[in-house]
Amino acid sequence: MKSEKGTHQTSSVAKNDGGDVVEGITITHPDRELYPGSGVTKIDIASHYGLVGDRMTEVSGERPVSLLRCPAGIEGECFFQKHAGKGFPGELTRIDIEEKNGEIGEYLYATGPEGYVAAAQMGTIEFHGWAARADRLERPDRMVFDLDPDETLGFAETKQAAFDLKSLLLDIGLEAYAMVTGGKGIHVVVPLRRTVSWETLKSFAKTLAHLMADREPDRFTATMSKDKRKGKIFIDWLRNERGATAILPYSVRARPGAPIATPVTWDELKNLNSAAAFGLGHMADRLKHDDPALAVKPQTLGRTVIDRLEKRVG
DNA sequence: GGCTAAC
DNA sequence: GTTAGCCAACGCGGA
DNA sequence: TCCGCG
Ligand SMILES: [Mn+2]
Ligand SMILES: [Mn+2]
Repeated sequence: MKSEKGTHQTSSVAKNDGGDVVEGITITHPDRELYPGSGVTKIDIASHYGLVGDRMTEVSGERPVSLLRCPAGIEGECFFQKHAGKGFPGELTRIDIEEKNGEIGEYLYATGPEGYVAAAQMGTIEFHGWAARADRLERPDRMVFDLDPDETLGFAETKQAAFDLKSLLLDIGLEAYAMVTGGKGIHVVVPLRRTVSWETLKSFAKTLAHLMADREPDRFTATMSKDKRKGKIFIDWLRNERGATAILPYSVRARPGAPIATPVTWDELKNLNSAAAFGLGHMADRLKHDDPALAVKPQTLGRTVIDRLEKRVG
């Protein structure tokens, strides 16, 4: 998306001495091209997060995040950051989290648009979130299956996998929504009531992924190793672990064209021909409609559902 | 992008 | 004054 | 136990 100054079809951009101001945050080097070729600039990214920030907050809530930062653009050095560290803007809230090794790490989460915009000023492009919210870190609130197609496969096969997974989930009593990730994959997500442990969630997701793979070993695999994935779709269930993250809805991706991870209705998905179908210019319109991610209510990963899965495993 | 430690 | 380094990390599963 | 992986 080209950024003719002042024509962003995004949130309002004001001016001050240091640069442009979005959501009260000064964006330095607003015209720096972060995406050489497609002409997407830093102010485009910051304005995007100003625009979708409320929706992100509605959909994801206050969830610890890892940031993918590319201060010099996507062709420069990019790095992940999950700890707060010095000099990180106060618009992002800090929370102490005990890590597996027993140490305490200071993590970050956004409480509103300013958080996302402030991170964008720091060169953040992508936001990856935990499967739990900050106020109850030991009770995950979603289950995600990350469908990763081998590069020989097309989007049609990935879509079919998403629909098949959706059916299996419905069959055991769970409703899911879909999100195209902006890369090649699709996330199939089940919002959860916060009743179960990480252990229960992980084992459920693992069992279900292996059930899919056992039923159709030519199409699916539930193991990560590269050479078992040839020509297949890897059903990545490992996102359902304490500390693991998945790309957040409405995060921009640090890939050519600045695609955006976008929740879609199952009906919409039928007619899509790419997981990178959405970009900065699509968001204003999408925000006018109900969010597909919010249309699915949190469900209980309880005995009924677990028993039904066990029964199908045999 | 911004902080810190080292020249 | 300038610069180079830092900025995630953990469990899976194959070998 | 080590390594590649996300
Ligand atoms: Mn993926
Ligand atoms: Mn994956």
